[in-house]
This record gives sequence, structure tokens and C-alpha cells, in this order.
Amino acid sequence: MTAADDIDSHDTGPAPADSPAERRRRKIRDAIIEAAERVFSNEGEAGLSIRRLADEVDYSPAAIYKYFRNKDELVIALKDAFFERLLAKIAGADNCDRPFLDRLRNCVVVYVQTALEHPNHYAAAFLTTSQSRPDEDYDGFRLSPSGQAYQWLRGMLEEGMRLGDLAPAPLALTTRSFWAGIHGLAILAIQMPNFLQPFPDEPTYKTADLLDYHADCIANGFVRREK
Amino acid sequence: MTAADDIDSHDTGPAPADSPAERRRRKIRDAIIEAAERVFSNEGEAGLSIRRLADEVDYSPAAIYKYFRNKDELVIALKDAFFERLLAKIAGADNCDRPFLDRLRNCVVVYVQTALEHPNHYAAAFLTTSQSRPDEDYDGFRLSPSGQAYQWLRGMLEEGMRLGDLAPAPLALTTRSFWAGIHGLAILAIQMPNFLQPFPDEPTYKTADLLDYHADCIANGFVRREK
DNA sequence: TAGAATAAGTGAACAGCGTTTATTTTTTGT
DNA sequence: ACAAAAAATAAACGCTGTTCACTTATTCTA
Repeated sequence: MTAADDIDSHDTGPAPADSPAERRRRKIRDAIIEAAERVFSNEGEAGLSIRRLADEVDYSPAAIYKYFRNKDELVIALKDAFFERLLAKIAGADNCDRPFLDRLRNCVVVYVQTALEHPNHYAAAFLTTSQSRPDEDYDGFRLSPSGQAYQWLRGMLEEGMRLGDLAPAPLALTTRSFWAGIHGLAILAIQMPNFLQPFPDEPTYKTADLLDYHADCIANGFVRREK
Repeated sequence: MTAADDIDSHDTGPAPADSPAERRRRKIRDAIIEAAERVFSNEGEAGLSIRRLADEVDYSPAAIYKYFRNKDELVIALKDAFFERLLAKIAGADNCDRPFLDRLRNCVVVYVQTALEHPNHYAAAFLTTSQSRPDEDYDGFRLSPSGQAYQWLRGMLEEGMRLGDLAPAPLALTTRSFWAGIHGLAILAIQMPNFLQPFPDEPTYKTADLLDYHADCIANGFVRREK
């Protein structure tokens, strides 16, 4: 079960535990999400309108509101589902038993790669409207996919310090700074057209080279230096 | 003269070089920009509508279109003007004769600080719609404020390599990676509420501490290490 | 200075948006 | 079969960016 299912299923009245009615309802809800996912992937949030969505699933626009409180909630569902896939992908990429710094670098690359594969999702995940506020709803944040990603990264960096591979520093600072380094490349590549491509007066290079180089530099910045 | 003046003054017919008419026209145009700037600063692009803008400058909505081709062009004007201020601020901060790495770190801090002082401007500057495409219009990009920022950073990093303070590497990669590192913190702090604040289970710290730490780590990642 | 040309400004409309309300249709439970 | 409840809808509200025909004001020329 995805976090999305928890967060946005706003029951209309007391729904029976599991009835044909409820199964049918879920089916329609999933169809809406699937259509939204399709449109969103191709055209982003701008191309995703309630009216169009209703058209694609053969319902009236108003019907959508029986399944989602509003558009924001629907987009959050897409966003959270993606973030969960991202998290799973990174955790999967980290399952090998290589040296810590190799694992760390690999995570950076996988993170950015996944973001680039779903640019609209990734970009939408970081727009202010759809974020929960930690100080007002800290548990909500901690349990959300992005909150879990943060905690996961913090755990990894803590391990690096424990192993002596990373320079000791306050984790609150280190995690934010490291995350910023990763996020920066992903979001810049997504939101700035041709950021990835070399300019006419620059020698060519492969995107993978930039990812590797960036992962190197970031990791380097946090590495413990023996005197 | 700002780049904004060049880019978006779409003359309606052959305007005389400098007549009372043209001066009056510029005045109105500036009033529009000023009102837009005011609304935009406080409420971002979402709060800035043509109708509201027209209301604030006591014109009809259609009148705005005599001065700007469309809303995008107006926002680009705001964006470019901001980016120019940002660039000037960084260049100013770099005018001291301290060691290279100190200067570099200082630039990072000033960059992020300025972004945080004008969050709506900075965030808007990196939305896909308003960016020119380097490969289709490279000169346009190179002369644009963001293009100049890129070239400025590249020049600075090149200097660092020449001085032997930074590890030699392809400038195309280094500049992108470094920029991503800076941009990441700025945009994350802006777009993710309470990213800057420590979470309830984390020890407190000052924002300035995070900026300094981040600048340290980024610079560290590119530093040349003597064996 | 009168009249034509040009620019500035406007009201009304178009097509789209998210969302709500009252109403109708369908399904469920008795 | 009938009443209660849920699902679905048509129509509207208020908002958006933008365009077009039209009027008003200014500028230039004869």
C-alpha cells in the first residue's frame, strides 16, 4: 500500500470495510489516478486540469470531487507515489557491500537519474503548495515520503561519520547541505532547458559524466581528510 | 540601463528616439513594472494577475498589452532585473583581495542570501517557461543575466584552477556542478517550508551557520588536494 | 489651423480554469 | 417494492490570460 492511499482517501460517509461498492469505488479512484499520472507525466501540472481529467475517465468534472477533495490532493497523491518509488530505488541501489563512499556516490547518481526520468513529478514535489509544514505538523512530515527520504539520507551520512569516512559535523547541517547538493543538479537539469547540454563554446561531454563528476565533488566536500 | 529594457520593450511602430511621447510611455511602463514588482515580491507569480495589475495602475487590463506582449514577458522583466541585481551583488562581494577560497565561499553565501531575500524572484527565475534555450538561441542566453551569471562563475572557477586552489577539471562540468550546489540550497530553502529550521528532534542552529557550512563543503569538494 | 494618420486606451467577449450547489440518477438495504 | 443513501451531473460563480472591434487622445502634415 502506498502512502497516497492513506493520505487522500477522504471517505464520503462511513464506507463498509470491503464491499463490492467499495471495490468499485477504489477502481474508479485508481482510474482517475492512472489518467492523471499519464497526463502529468507528459505535460506536467500545467496540462493537468480537472475538466480534462474528467473527460479522459468519462465522468463529469464534478465527479472528480467525490474522490479527491481538490486538485492539490490529487497532485499530492502523484507526488507522494513518485517519491516513494524514488526512495525505493535509492534504497535498492544501496544494497551492495562496496565501500561507503562508493555507495554514497552511487546514491547521488541514482537519485538524480530517477529525477531526470520523471522530471514533472520531481519538480512538482518541491513546489511550496504541496508540502506539509514540519513545525506545524512534524509527524506528518516525518511520515511523508520526502520526510522519509530526509531521514534516510541522515542515517546514511551518520553511518559515514561513524565509519570515519565523513568529517564529523552536526547532522542537521550535513544532511541539509548534502541534500541541497543533490537536489540542485536534479532541479537545475529539469527546470533549466539545456543545462545538461554543453554550450556551443564548450567541449562535449556525456550527461553521465556530469552526474559522476557531481557525485564525486559532493562526496568529496564531506569527506574526512587525514592530516 | 537594465537588460529588461532591451529585451521586452516591444515597440509599437517606429518610436522616435526620445520624445515627450516616448518619455511618457516609459513612465507608464515603469509604473506597471513597479506595481508588478510590489505585488510579485509579496505574493509571488500566483498573486500577480493582469487584471489586478491593471487595477493598481488605473488602466484597463487590455492596456497592459500595449506595453507587454503577454504576462510572461512582464515576469521575465522582473526576473531579469532581479538576476542583474544578484549578479552585481556577487561581483561586489568579490571585490576584496582575500585568498581565493575565501572569496569563493563568500560568493556562495552572498548568492544564497540574496536569493533568500527575494524568494519569489529567485524561484521564478528558474521556471522553465521563462528561460531562453541556449541551443536555439545561444547568444540570447549568453547575454541574458542568468547567462552572464554562468559565465561569471565559470571565470571564477577557472581562476581558481589557474591559481592551483581548485582541482583541474573540465570547466563545463565544474561550473554546472558548482552552480548546482549553490542553487540547491537556495531553491530548497525557498520552496520547502521550514527546510532552514531545525526539526524538533534536531539541535538548534543559525541559518548563517548552515550557509557557511554549505559554502565550506561545496568549496571543499572542488579544492585541489596536495598529496 | 484643419484634417488625416497614428497611437493609446477601453468594453466586451472567448476559452479556459478550480470549485460549489441543487438536482437527478443509480445503487443499496429493508 | 419502497425508502434511504450514495453517485453522478448540469449549471453556475468567480477567476484567469488574451483578443478584437471600437472609441478617444495625440501627433504629424498640408
